[in-house]
Amino acid sequence: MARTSTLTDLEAAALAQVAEKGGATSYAVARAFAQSPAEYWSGSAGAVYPLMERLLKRGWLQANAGAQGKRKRTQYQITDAGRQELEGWLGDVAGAAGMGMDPLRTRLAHLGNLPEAKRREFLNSVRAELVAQSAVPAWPDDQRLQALHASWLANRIAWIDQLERVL
Amino acid sequence: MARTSTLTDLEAAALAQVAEKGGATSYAVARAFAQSPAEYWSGSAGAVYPLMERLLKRGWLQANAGAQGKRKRTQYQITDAGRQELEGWLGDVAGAAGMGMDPLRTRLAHLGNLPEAKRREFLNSVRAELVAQSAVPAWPDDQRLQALHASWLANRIAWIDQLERVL
DNA sequence: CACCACATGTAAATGGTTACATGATTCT
DNA sequence: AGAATCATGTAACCATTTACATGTGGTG
Repeated sequence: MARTSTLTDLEAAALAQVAEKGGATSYAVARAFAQSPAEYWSGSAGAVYPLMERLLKRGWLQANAGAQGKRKRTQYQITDAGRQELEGWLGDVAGAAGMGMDPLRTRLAHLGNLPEAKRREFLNSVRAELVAQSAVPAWPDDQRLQALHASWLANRIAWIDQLERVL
Repeated sequence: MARTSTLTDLEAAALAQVAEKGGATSYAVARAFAQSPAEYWSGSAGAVYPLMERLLKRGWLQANAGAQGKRKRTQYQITDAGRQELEGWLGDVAGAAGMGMDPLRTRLAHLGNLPEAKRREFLNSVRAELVAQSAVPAWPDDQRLQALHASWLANRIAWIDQLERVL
């Protein structure tokens, strides 16, 4: 029942955005990525515009080509097939339980290459940076995402505090 | 003082491997990635062989071309410049405090697209999968990495347990 | 009108991926 | 000797990236 998804995570996130807003343009989707505190995706036009076309061609989005004005202005909406695909991706437990790409964890795995003093300093600095991030609401306009992000940060800080024993 | 690194995370991890083992072939580095439980990098030859060449050309690795037998068999070692570069990457606090790419977090952000019942089921399944992973030592041969990985898993499970309040 | 922010793309480069080819070594 | 496995690559493809080009609508 693995139902391994045919969507990249960026595609899935874009699809989810369209679903949640009940329709969006490529620009709106790109802007949302660009403004998110997650630095992993740039939210560049070069990524998003072709991506939306792909989703359209695969039948997961439909285009209400609202040619308002003279320039093309494509409003996308999710289709039933798209919703199904999205649910498949959301429910992909194996994918969700994967390790992903964690810049802190990757560094911790190789921290032995740093002298003891620098190791401590590094951990202290990262911890301080995370605390600083906690002080600034990342999504002032979305309470759920804000709460999720806050809990992620808090958990990360807790991890660092526990690490002393491991290192 | 940001010292933003010129290394990709894969390059840095490869460099660190060479440093820790006191020298390695491209094959050894690739195999290490392939065997790691982190699924994010495939550890494919197509990634690693060219990568090692890049690091060599930039002066961060040196090649002891032990032409043993008839086929090329290149043993790489880290240079002083490479060590410095690696330390720069390791100490990059801004990078380490970033969000990276977390397949669970990405899904949680869009879990509203799933009906309530499926949401619970999803969380339960992911939690169970993480618990299952905890039972199998991921690095039987490296106690430090094993401990780090175990603490990562434990922390992740704790996060899921706390999420009930957020969702 | 001039300018600037908003919006819609395209082009070239990058750093990965999978799949393939093939040489060398070890096992039966 | 033949087969399996270890090892070293290369080729084609892919989803991104950065940088650029350009149209459009509102504001001084």
